[in-house]
Amino acid sequence: MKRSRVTLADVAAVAKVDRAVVSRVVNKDPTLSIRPETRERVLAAVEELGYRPNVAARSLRTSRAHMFGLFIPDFANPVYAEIIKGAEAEAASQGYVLVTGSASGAALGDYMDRIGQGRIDGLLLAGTGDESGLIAQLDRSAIPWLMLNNRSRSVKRYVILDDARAAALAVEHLVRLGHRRIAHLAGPSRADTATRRSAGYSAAMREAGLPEGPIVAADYTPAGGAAAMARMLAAPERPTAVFVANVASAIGAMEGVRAAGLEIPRDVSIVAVHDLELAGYLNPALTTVRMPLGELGRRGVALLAGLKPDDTVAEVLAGPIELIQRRSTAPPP
Amino acid sequence: MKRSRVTLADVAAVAKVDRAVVSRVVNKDPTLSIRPETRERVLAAVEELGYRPNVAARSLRTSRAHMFGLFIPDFANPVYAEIIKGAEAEAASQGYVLVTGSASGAALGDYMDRIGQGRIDGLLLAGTGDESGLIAQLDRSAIPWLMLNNRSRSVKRYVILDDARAAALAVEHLVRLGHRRIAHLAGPSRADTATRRSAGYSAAMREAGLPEGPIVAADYTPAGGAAAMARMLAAPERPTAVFVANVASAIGAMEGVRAAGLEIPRDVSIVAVHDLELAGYLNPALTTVRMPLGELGRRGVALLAGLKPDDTVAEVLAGPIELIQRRSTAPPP
DNA sequence: ATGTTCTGGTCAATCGTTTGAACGAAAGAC
DNA sequence: GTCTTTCGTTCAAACGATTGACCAGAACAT
Repeated sequence: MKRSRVTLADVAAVAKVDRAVVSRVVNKDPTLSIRPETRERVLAAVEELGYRPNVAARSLRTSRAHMFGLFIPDFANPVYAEIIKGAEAEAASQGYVLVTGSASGAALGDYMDRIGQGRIDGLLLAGTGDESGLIAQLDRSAIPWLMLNNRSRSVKRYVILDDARAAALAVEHLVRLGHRRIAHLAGPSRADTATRRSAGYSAAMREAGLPEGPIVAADYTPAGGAAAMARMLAAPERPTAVFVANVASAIGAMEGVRAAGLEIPRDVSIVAVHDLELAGYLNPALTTVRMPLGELGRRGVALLAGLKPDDTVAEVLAGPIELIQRRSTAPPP
Repeated sequence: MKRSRVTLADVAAVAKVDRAVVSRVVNKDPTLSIRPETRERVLAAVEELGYRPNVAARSLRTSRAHMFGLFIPDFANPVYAEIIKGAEAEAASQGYVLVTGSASGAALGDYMDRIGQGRIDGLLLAGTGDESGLIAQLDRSAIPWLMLNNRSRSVKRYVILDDARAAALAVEHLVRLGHRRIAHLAGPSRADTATRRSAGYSAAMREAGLPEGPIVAADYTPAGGAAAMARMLAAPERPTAVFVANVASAIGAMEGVRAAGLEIPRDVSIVAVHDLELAGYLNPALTTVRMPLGELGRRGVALLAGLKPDDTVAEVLAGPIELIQRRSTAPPP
């Protein structure tokens, strides 16, 4: 039984009050003074008719949509799943709906056009951003936005994690095991996280008094990791351990090690950034650095909720970063 | 420079025409007859001011939001990533925005309340549905909806894949390799896909004249798969091959085999449903059955776009289902 | 008795777009 | 020259909710 939609007026008629009263009751307007008996009548009518406010009308009037957008480059990357979950939870607790979309580059602009004006109250951009064009578009659109895990060259509007510290944790772990030739399988140079992790690697190596091993960049994908590892192992002086910038590329990197006829961790130790359930089930189980990705999503939404279009935000999220030791790291041969 | 929002009236003023003309030009109304010169003037004004229609006003008037919803149980399951991608692409090509949310059980109802009335034009429900309550809610809400990869007991509104055929492909592959004791690591019994794959397994075994090996159910997660495999290998008559209902549980199942001191594929062959890039990078690389998940998402949106609230849909998507042979299957010992 | 404050509401304008209807001017029919 | 069409455009009424302003009656103070 599909009843035609119920409006404020319908409820008002049943409850025998003005629409205004219904609206104020539904929204718990504190300035409303009302007899308890009347309020009951209104709530009963709402219940009886199954009234749900029409979002379009409401947001036309209030110019707030109670919806946030989140863009990620690719749903297939499970790292984003955690960010999404955190963001969704926080949005829900603030009464917002989160719309997550995947798009990058030019497609982002199209997406924004389809989103249109007034549909979302704020935007989160996660992941590698080829943003130049989009940011200009956003700045004219009067909606607050924020980059997640990524910084914009032009504007201070971001929340990031302490990637340098994550890298240090990984490198220190390898050093403690006795490794001295520690290579770095970095992320794509356009990704801000990659730069920060590489910087962290360099700093930690310097700190330990070790020379930087070979550094090879790769996309955050298994295929990228495999190819990069192949190149890395072809070099004359083979590393005994590799710090991989991302778990997805690490999965490929592990295959790259096997393809070279070597064994993990006997010949080469591997440690990667980002923990996933999956990491524990790889063969061998992958040692990782866990980052508070869910918290990142949460915090992004929380900030967005209180952000003015012109505010600046530059936050390094202080959350637990810890090494999860599994079986892919061991002392050098 | 954040300009306050631009409305039709602003554009109309600049172009020196009525708002109605601007609206009709923007929407390419075919009933409008207009001097080319005037149209030019309007388009120029739109461009100059950067006008974007206000979605709230538009959908209040037209009662269409140009937005679809898609619910999945969990973003962490990469199988859904493909469905989302397909659905998003199709939605985009029809000028719709897709809002993907994860929620299950009671949370789904809350989510629907936050979505409100009039925000979305249709809803796709993917994955294991504990839906009883939600479906009642949906049926009163006058919005068309559809289940993806999953059937509802009560209403004929679904698109599914040919899971029986996928199971048959997997089993036939094992039979061809010479296996006779083929076990089945099934999905959770509440999942419709699990039931269909199990049925396909049984039929294929009967077809091959083989007795059904042990059947153990597990959640579609690595942890579930590992536990189930442990139980399965504890049985007296060990299978030489296992057909796993889902790639996520297969990852755990592989670890379960190793934990039992056995080797894949020497002692046990493994084949699972759903291909992922990841599967090729496991150790050993996992043999899978590829299903057209992207197509499923695509088709779901396409159907939704032309669906009336009361239409019924019951479609088994005919798409390419193929076995991807890798290294986790081999002849029995 | 008169003025003031409070209680419990009602009125009506407004948000920005869409769209059926109307309308003045020009063109064509007879 | 008048009548009907057609063209190009304008008018104005919705859509459904929000919210500042207003108001009738009761209660209270002086």
